[in-house]
Amino acid sequence: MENQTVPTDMPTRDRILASARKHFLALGFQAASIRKIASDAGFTPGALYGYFGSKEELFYALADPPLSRIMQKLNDIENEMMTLPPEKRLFGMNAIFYSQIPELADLIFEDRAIVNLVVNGSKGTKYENFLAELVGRNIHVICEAAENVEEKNIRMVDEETLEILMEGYIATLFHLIVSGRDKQTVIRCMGLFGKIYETGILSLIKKENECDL
Amino acid sequence: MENQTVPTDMPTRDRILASARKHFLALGFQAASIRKIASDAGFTPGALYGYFGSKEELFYALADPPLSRIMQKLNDIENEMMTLPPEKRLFGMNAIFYSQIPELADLIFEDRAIVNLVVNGSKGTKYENFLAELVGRNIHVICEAAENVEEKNIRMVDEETLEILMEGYIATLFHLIVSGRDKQTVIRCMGLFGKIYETGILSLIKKENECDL
Amino acid sequence: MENQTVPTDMPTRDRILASARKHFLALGFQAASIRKIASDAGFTPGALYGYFGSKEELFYALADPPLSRIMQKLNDIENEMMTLPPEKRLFGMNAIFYSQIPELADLIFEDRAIVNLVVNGSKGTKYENFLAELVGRNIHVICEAAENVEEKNIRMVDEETLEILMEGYIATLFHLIVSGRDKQTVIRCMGLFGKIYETGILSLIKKENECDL
Amino acid sequence: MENQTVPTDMPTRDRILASARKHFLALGFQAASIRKIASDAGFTPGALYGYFGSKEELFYALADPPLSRIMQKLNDIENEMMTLPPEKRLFGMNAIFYSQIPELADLIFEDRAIVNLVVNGSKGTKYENFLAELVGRNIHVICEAAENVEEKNIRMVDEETLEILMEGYIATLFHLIVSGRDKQTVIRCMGLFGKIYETGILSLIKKENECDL
DNA sequence: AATGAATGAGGGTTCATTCAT
DNA sequence: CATGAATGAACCCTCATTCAT
Repeated sequence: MENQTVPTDMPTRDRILASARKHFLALGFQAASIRKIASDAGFTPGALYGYFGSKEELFYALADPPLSRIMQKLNDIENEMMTLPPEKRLFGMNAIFYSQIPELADLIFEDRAIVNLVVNGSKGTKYENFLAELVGRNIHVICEAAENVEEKNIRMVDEETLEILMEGYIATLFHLIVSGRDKQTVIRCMGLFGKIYETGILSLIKKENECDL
Repeated sequence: MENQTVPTDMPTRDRILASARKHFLALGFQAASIRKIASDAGFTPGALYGYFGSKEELFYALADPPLSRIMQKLNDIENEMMTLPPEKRLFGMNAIFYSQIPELADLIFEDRAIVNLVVNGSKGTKYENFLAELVGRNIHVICEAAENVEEKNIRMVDEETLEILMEGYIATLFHLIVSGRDKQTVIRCMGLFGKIYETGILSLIKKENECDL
Repeated sequence: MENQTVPTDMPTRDRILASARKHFLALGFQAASIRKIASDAGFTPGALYGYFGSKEELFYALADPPLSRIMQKLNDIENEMMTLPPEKRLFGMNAIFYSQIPELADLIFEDRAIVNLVVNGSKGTKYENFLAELVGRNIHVICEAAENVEEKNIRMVDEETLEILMEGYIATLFHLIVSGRDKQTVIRCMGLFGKIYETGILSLIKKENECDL
Repeated sequence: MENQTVPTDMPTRDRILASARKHFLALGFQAASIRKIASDAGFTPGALYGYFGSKEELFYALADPPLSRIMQKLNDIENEMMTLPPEKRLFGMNAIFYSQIPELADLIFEDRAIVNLVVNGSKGTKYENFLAELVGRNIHVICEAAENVEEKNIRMVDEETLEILMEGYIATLFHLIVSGRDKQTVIRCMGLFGKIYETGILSLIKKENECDL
């Protein structure tokens, strides 16, 4: 991590952010050094505190904007799901999600590296449990939907299993997103994983009705 | 992390290990402090170096034994797969893996927390790419098997997709293992994920034969 | 070595250097303590690293300037010797060296203590073999000159003896320089030792021609 | 410096000494580590303190015996010089010294490495000024002899110059002794240096009488 | 006679942060 | 706005030494 590799034809704040980005991505929040971030930006550490109150605030200045855009999109998707009548919601959610994958991917790919950072290098910040919280949110939505499903004759997989599947799905999606593959591949595979989990789950449900798993 | 919370009715080495375990699990390798590990065990930092040559050695004293047992088991499983005739290997591998899940789970559950530590908090140690290396290994085995599959009329999914699926599967398994659920649930869900991925992949193959995905 | 004995009416860098000088001179490189150097200068250890990257760098900040001036002078002297025709070089070298002794002494006396430090307390630094390297350099020059000497009828002392004499001469010179005597005395005695060795060697050569030593 | 390289078929004390010797020679007094000395001898550090009260005592257990034998020999030589009538002493001393060189060399070569250690690696011990003290002693003897010299018509070089010459001579001798050359070479060169200094000094005196230096 | 355990002090170094200028 | 100086705490680690056993 050499000195002064960040372009100098930018406002100070942006130079600091560019340098911080580089260091946080390479080392994670904890291992990155304010001193090196500053010197790499061409400033002294003190300068940094004119713009950001602390190392953590600096991190959030990088992570918050893309993260909140993504969270907003997820909220939108969730809200759209909520417009479905409750008894059709569980099986309609997927279609809505699939249809939004390209837009969601666009959003994520606007700054995929930051998503990676939040997922893998945010220990010590408010995002350190980001993935777990995301899973929690989705579980909540799905479970509500599952309670209102109309076909009472098919018994759903139990809630814990659902949670685990959801965790697996989300972990897998983020693993994929963060893996460095190109956007088209990621979009394709997000759909792929969706179908795999869907098909798998449906086969589970059928089997549950026929016999015991 | 207060001082002196580790029981004093144990040999020193064990007290240090217990304390180190606590701190490493809570903070990861890098963020944990030798000073605090020592003082929490009721000793001065110097005492620790009578038993372990370095912070890293201390980490390995915790991580190596369970990890090497697990790696040994994975080797055994792989070797058993290799006893299958090459042209039947791809579709026979799963059965072998399923049959070994309980034993593998037993092994993992002997010290699941350490597996978690290795997966999530081992930056700075030789294990920092553990998961990626595990995925790499498995990809290798599977791809070899895929090349020798006999049914030439069904076109396999392409290698990149296979890799992504494998990554997703393994990431999911470890996510599950590390999630804190009880052993029976984990064993059940390891099978579940296996079936989901298997079913999903088969449905993929069928679709590929019918039309284009 | 008490705290805070270095004058406070100097820039920080100079205070650190003054303190470091004191400690290095008194204890040598290895035994001197960064903590004590800093506190003696009236600072915390961290302050020191704002000016010098490491203990070694701090040492070099003291040792390099005088040392490189001296080495430069020695290079100049050597170059001047090289302007002599090869066959006259061996016996002409001395005169050149004598003529340069005052300037060389001036240079050395600009910071004789540092020369002492380098000669006696530089273990662990790049200067730890300074004297030996200096001897090696001179041996090289002299041996070359000896090969081209014109008077083939006088047999030179063998190379090993020459090396030993050279070592003795240089060791003696530095011993003298470092001994704390005033400049005039040192200059006088540098000449004196030169003549002693010269006379001694000449008498040797003569004896060698007359009979065996 | 590996563990346990010292032969085990010796009494403990000797094994410790052998190991200490190795470490002190390689690193000097200060940089050598009791812990490593002990472990290299096949013991724990504590064991060492059953035989030697401190690191320094251990050093002396190695250094004192050869050193005191050498000092004894030097005393003997000095005493023999004292048997000369005072007015003949100055010019008779050399002959006595030359005649004793072989025995002195034998003594030194019994443990030349220790002499090297004392000269070059004894900082922090009572021997750290060994050479300077030796010089001081000899100066004393010579100066006394110089005061009683009978030929009042030849003015000796002044006392300071004498001291410096003596220092140079002794420093040179020890430099030679410690340089690692074989005993025959050392003995030959000890004589050589003696003659060089003698011849040189005589020529000085003559010149002083003829004209000014 | 030797160990094993442990200490307390200290080693060089890096850190995020503060603040007067 | 940015610096430069400095801090105090913390980092991992090594040391010579002690002492009960």
